[in-house]
Formats: sequence, C-alpha cells, structure tokens
Amino acid sequence: MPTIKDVARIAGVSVATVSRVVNNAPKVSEKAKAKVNKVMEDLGYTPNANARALVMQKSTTMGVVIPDLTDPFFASLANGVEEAARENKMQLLLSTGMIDAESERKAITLLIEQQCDVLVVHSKKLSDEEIIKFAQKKPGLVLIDRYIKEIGNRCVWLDNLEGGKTAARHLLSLKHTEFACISSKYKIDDPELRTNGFQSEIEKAGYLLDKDLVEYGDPNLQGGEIATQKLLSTGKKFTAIFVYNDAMAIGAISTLENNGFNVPNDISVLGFDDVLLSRYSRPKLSTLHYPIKDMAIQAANIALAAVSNKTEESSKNNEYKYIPIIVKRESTSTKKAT
Amino acid sequence: MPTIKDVARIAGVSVATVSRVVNNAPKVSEKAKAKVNKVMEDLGYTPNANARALVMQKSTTMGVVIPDLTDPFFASLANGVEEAARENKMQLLLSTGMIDAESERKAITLLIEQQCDVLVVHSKKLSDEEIIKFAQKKPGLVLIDRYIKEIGNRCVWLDNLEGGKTAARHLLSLKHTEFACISSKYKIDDPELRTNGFQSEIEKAGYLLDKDLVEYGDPNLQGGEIATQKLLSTGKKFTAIFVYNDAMAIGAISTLENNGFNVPNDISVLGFDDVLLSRYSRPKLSTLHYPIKDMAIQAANIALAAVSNKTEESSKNNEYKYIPIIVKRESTSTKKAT
DNA sequence: AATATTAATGTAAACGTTTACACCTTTCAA
DNA sequence: TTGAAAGGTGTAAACGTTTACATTAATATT
Repeated sequence: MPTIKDVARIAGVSVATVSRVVNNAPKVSEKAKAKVNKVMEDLGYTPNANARALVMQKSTTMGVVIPDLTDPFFASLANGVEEAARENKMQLLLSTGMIDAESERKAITLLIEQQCDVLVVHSKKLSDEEIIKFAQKKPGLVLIDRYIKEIGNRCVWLDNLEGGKTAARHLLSLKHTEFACISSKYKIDDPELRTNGFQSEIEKAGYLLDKDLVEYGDPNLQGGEIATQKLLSTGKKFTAIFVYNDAMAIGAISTLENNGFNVPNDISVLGFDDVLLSRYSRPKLSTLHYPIKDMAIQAANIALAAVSNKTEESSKNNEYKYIPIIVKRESTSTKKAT
Repeated sequence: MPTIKDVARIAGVSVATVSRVVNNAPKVSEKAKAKVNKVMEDLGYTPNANARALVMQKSTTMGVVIPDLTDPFFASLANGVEEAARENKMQLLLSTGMIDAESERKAITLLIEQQCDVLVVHSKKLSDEEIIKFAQKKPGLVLIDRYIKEIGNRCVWLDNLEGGKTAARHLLSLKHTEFACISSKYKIDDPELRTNGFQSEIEKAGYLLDKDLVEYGDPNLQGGEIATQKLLSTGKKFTAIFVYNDAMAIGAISTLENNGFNVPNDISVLGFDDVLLSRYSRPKLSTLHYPIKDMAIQAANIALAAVSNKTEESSKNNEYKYIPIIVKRESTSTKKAT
C-alpha cells in the first residue's frame, strides 16, 4: 500500500503538503493540489486511519457491544448505533459478548484496545462495580438497557415495571378480567419487573393474577408454545395473556389456535418489544414498542457529547428512561361476551 | 490513558520489557513480569491496537459491508463474519452501503482506510470494473453474493438459477401443474435468475408458467400481499406459488388466507432464503435455505487465507458456488384433488 | 579461574500520519 | 523603496507500539 511519503516523493512535494491536500487545509496552491491529487489517484493512495488516530489522539471508530447479531432486537440496537456513527463520519466496531461475564468483559476490552472513544454497551452479566470501573476509564462509555445509579447519566434504559403496568392497563381497558402471563426464565431483571408491574396494576384494578397462570419459558417461539400449553393444561380460564416478548407471543398464538382458540376473539395476546416479527404474524401482534433504535441513537449521542466535552453541566443529573407504548394491532381486542 | 511508557517508568523497566510482558514473549524474568503486571493492573493500562497495527503492518480488524443491519438476511451475513473474526481473534468493523453505488464505494473505502486487511463485501450497485479494482488493491477482499468472472476465486455466491429450478422441482414433485410466481421489482439479477430457473424447469416438465401469473413487487410483506392480490384478480387458477423471498411469501399467505384460500391445502406457497421469519409464520414456511451465514464464514476464511499467503496454488481456480436446498415445512403440500 | 553460553534487559529505529515552526516568496500599503 | 502581511512550502517531532541489535548479568563448562 502506498503511503503519504510515496505520494510526496512522486509528486515532488513534502509530506506536509500532501497531508494538507488530503485534509484540504488552506494554504496550498492550486498547482500543488492538482499534482498531488493526480498522484494519489494514480497510486490508489488511501490514508491510514490508524496512523492518523495515533497522532491525533482520537479515533474515528465507535464501538457497540451486543450479545448476538441474529436477534432482531439487538440488530436494531446495532443499527441505531451504526446510524449515529455514520452521521458523525465514524466507523462502527461491533463486538459480541454472548454468554457470560467473561465474554462481555472481553468484548469491551477489545473495543477499548481498538481505541474506540465512544462505546455503547449492552451488558447483563458484568457486575455493577466492573461496569462502573469501565465507565470511569472511558468517559465515552454509555450503558444501554440497564440502569446503575452511580452512573445514572450514562445509562439509557427502559422502565420494565412501567411496561408491565402499561400492558395491564391496555388489557384492562379492553374489559378483560381473567389474565395469564408468560415470562422468561432468564436470570435477568427484565422479566421479573414486567411481570410485577403487570400484576400490581391488575391488582390495583381489583382483579387477581392467579399464580398458576404465570408460566416461565425460554424467550423464543418454542418457549412460548410450551408455556402456553402448560397454561392451557391448568384448565383455568383466562381471556388475555401478557407475554414476555414477541417471539414467545407468536408461539403462544400458534398453540392457542392449534387448540381451537381464536386470537383475539377468544383470547387476547399481548407481546413486548415490537420487533419486525410482530408485523409478520397473523393476526398481527399487539405489543409494547421498545424504542431500542432510538435509545441506541441517544446512547451514542450522549457518548459522543461526553468525549467532545459537549456534555452540559445541566445534564449531569439527567436520566434517560424510556417507557414503552402500546402498539395495538390485531392480537388484542375487547373481551367478547360469552 | 496510560501508555506503555508510563508503565515502564513506574515499573522501573524499559518499554521493551513491558512489551514483552504484554505479549508474553520469552526471556523476561518472573520478577519483572510480576512487577509489570502489577503496574498495568494499577494503572488500568490497555495496549493501543492502532499503534501496534502501525508498527506490525497488519491489523486485527476484519471488515464487512452490507446494505442494512435490520434485514435479517444481512444480519446473518454479518453474524457469520463476526464469528470468523472472533475465532481468529479479530475485531469486526461494519459498514453499511445502503442504497447506491456511491455509498457502497464509500463504505469500502472507509474500511480500507481503517486498515482492514480482511474484507467481506456485499455490493450490488458497484460496477464489475470498480470491484475488480478494489480487489486488486486489497488481496484480502472477498465478494459475497455476487460472481465476477475475473475474480472468480474471490467470490462466494449462490446459484439463483439453480435455486429457481430446485423450487420448481419441489413443487412439481408435489404434483402441482398450475403455477404462479412472485418476483422482486429490484433491479438486480437475483429475482430474474430465480424466476427464469423456475420457469425453465417447469417447461422442461411439460407445463407452462403463464405470463399473467408472474407478478413483481417490493421484496417485503406488503409487496407480497399486493402481488398476491393482483395474482388473484387475474381470475386464473394456480395451486402453487414460488415467491422471491420469505417476507413476501408470508405476505402472500396472509392475502391468500384472507381471501378464503387455505395454505397449503388450496395453494402451496414456497419462499426463499430461510430467514428467521419463516419459522415464525403459520403455517411454517417451506422455503429454500440460503446458507448465508456459512457463506459469510467461508468468505471470511478465504480472505484470511489470502492475507496470510495461505492460499494454496490449487485453489487459484476454485469457485465457491452454493446451491440452496429445500426446507419443507408446512406451506407446501401435494396438490389436493378437486 | 577463565571462558563460553544463555538469560535478561535496554536502546533506538521504524510504522504513517499531523502540525508547530521556520523559511522563502509574493503581494501590497505606506 | 521599504516593510509588513499573507501565501506557500518544508523540516522535524510526536503519537504508542514492536523488535533487531547491543549490552549486561547469570550460569554452565572447561
């Protein structure tokens, strides 16, 4: 690969002049500019971003850590960060921390090694302490989808409790009174918060959420199917289910219909997340919109502001809490008279 | 951020020694190693990958260019490359070239500037010439999802024509004789090849593909719905549809069922790609498996071999052509007697 | 005890840029 | 005509590493 020195030598100028042309800095004659451009073209010269980053002491890469690209939810997250990167003429470094604390730690470390100043990280397994340590080291690190008090102004997160309540309110407003709930068996806060929010709002309205009608499963299609089967086998009656996520909700619908129930006429099904899938299901899935892409963009922007010292004094105590909103499609409806 | 010099100074050794410890090279005393490690820990030192890449003349980043992260198909592609990267202890730089030649060009250029030696690029808009030029400049650039003769051993692609034929054979084997086809209106080769392959195999079997029963639409849910509506409004009879991709196929099923047709009993629907979606549809979608993730991994490995001069002489004329295979689920079945 | 070997460490150049500073040439005002 | 300002260009240091080579210290061999 030709370097700036090659270009300089062949064009008969100094490297400084070439550098000026490349960055179209002022104070370079038209003649020199033309000659240098010509040589660069001929040689197929491409500046070395690494060398540049080294001397400038700042990189043009933005990093994102997610568990898994094939999950549409995380793909949206990455997509948001990518968009922010592109808008700021930066490049996206993506690292996956799939399973455990160790791989999350590694993903973050690798990104730091690559000199990403701006970092959007999704981490569920690392301890608060460790994340705080990372955050202290990198002022441009923003945590997404999780809240840690000590770095509250560097967290962009969704209020899952309120999400559960919103779900309950929606179903309540459709006159439902007998509820079921499908949650995730994963050991993270989200499922529990959603379920708790759901239950508390239902009880507040004077109804009950039967313990037997709360099932746990893997947060995917099959998990939804199995959980629904269990729900059905209790023999207890319910006319509305609040499901942990869209994939499970689609599994629930499938099992319900296979067992002769019409959705939403017999049973309403409400999902969570509003991923692509929900628009592809039949009936189209009613769900809670998790604005993950917007959140990712905001996270990136907060990080960006932090590294460029644009963070205003006033935002030191800001919190970036999002509340999911209902997207009513076809899988929920008013309770039918029986 | 502390540098190697800081570590050296505080540990009372030279930078060379620190470097040796970092890379656990031989010939460094246990005492020195311990001291250096301690200081690194205290300081929270992280090596600078940029500086390292600069002096080593090789980077640890792998680049991938795709149109759009939110499309599950491309997410799988990226996922494959990411996996290959991780396996080789490299980092993934992701760049999107959304729409036009210009943005594709830019995406590739930016990745080259970032010194990615290994590059997996998906490009439909750039001319053959331009891609060849990039490929000449970067020996580690591999093209995915497209074949260019001149750089045949650097292309990993799917035989769409054969895919169309395979689709036809599947439907034919299910005794269908009256076919419809939904294609994409995008100006790329793939839709045309698939349709042509489909048609040719049908004609070879002695049947016809009515021109009126070939519709074009946007390659998404809605496009599939609209195209199906048009198909239906011709009033002509057909018992099997071959659809350009899974999203459209799901749209087709939806419209069909809304119009009183049962899938697959009245009409079989066959998709293409085998993305996540196809497992979530009801009935579960029969489709052609496009092994995009495997292809991406192979592309990355070819690129990797090329930059490390591991490319064997014998593979100079290799071609990496994939053929999609039928995944029979529930949306296709033998033609029912009427 | 002297020497040869090996282990441990350090010095300094190199990687490809940017940019402060110095220098030379023009241009222009007084 | 002189001097100042502005325009154009070059020199060299710096960024954080790795590593060839040089040097010194420790150990083994005679």
